[in-house]
Amino acid sequence: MRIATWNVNSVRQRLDHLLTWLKETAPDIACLQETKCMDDAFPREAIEALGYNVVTHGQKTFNGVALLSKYPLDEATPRLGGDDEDIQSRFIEGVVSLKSGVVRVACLYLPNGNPVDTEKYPYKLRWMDRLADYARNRLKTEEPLILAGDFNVIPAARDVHNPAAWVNDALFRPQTRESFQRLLGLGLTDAVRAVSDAGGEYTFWDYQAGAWQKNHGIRIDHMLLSPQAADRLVGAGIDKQVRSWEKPSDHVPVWIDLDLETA
DNA sequence: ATGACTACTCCCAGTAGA
Repeated sequence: MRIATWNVNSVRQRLDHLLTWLKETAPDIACLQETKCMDDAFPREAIEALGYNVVTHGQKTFNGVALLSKYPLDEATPRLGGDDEDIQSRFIEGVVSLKSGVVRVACLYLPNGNPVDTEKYPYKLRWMDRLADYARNRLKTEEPLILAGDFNVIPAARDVHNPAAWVNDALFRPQTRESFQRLLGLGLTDAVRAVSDAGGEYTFWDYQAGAWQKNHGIRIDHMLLSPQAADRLVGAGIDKQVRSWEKPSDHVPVWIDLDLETA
């Protein structure tokens, strides 16, 4: 089965691209971020018409996440635990049942954290700690678990074209990378890194200054797998071509193929 | 280069993204 993640940068602005991509690549489960609309404004009918169940956790103007699944969702739970005061729509978890057992998918939009001298950076670090708490608890179940989304973390120097220019940025500063490594240290596998050691495997190119044309990208969209999911990993990739479409999102989809019995 | 784009919003100049 194929599971994918994509920060669409407005689902309504990107609906044509989303439908084209769903038809071309046919993911069984897709995680979307930055949908940027309330739940009742989400274009669910057009997506349901392609055979998907749709659950959303939206917000006006900013953030917003959604899960699309060809299989019924046994559970669909919005919000990351650990802070009842946090009202930003950045997380939704879904569970599907297959012949081989359950698969749990967490769709997340981790805070950007810039500028780092404002409250935004500590909020990002706290959010990462909450995500680690979530992962630690879920890993105890020893089930296939996938954390998929826009992590707003550049894991290593090979994941950015000019690392020196990013060292003080919230996406790449040492504290951010260390927190991401602690997440991996819980026993999660970075799917793209499990299939390739190559540098330049980018998932985001800024709209400005010809970043796409110059290939000045960064790798910040990730799929992290529990051991039970990693054992079934047969492929992973980045749908880079989507960035060359007309009026694209600044992010492109990332996907994995898992060898799981579905029927 | 206090830039550059894109999308959003009590509709249009300010905010946010990364």
